[in-house]
Amino acid sequence: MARKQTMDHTQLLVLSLLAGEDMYGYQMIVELARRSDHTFEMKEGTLYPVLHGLERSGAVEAYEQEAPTGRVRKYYHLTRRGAAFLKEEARAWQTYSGAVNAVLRACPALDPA
Amino acid sequence: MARKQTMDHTQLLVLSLLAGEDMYGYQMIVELARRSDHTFEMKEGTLYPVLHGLERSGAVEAYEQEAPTGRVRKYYHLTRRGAAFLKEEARAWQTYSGAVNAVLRACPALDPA
DNA sequence: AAATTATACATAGAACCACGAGGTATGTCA
DNA sequence: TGACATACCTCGTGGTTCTATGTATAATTT
Repeated sequence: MARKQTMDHTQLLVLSLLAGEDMYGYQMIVELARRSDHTFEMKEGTLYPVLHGLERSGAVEAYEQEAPTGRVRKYYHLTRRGAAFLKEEARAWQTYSGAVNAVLRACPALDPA
Repeated sequence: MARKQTMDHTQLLVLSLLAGEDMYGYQMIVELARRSDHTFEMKEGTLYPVLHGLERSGAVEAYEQEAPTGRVRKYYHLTRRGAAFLKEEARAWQTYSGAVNAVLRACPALDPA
């Protein structure tokens, strides 16, 4: 009966992070954890394939930039195409979560929760 | 870029349907579609394996009952154990959807949506 | 100075989950 | 009698995320 918190809607979250500013992978993981109050602890094994996929589909563009520390980081930038995709995904999330909530509201056992 | 509406959180939805009354499989599909304004059109290939899993884990119990038409239907009943599981899942959904919304709120590009 | 931790990127394999496609069968209506 | 809605079920596939692992550098601790 153990509950495993799967991410899902990963693309939506990743794109929404990049809507504010360009970020590099590691930063996105830390930021996502912070903004979600540590509900989401995305793994590298999840993030990087997603980023590469978004890059292939033209939603993001990557460029390298040296950090003050001397390390080279790979930043990702949201393209116009990616911004449009983000809006789509956000709308889909509204629909999806709204539908779940509607079903739950029809369930008497959960009101006093 | 096509958006595929995956169900996910299927167990939660199935359990919440059974919290109100006993139902049989086909009925659950119809009810879920109705309550979600047709956002969720669960497939038999999704529902029946889930129901069998819930039965194995003791969250639901099945019994057969003849319909007025003469057909025998398989009804599912939520057990006490299943009700507890439902509460857990509902809380997990609150946490999850709350976290997604928190991340989206931090995203400037989506406010005028 | 050495060891550990945090930073930073990446991939391959395993596991899970929902779906599509298909199968079986009965009741109803034209 | 043919079509359609009802009603149940399973198998194989594909997509998605995780675990595990690998590489490498900077910062911190011992």
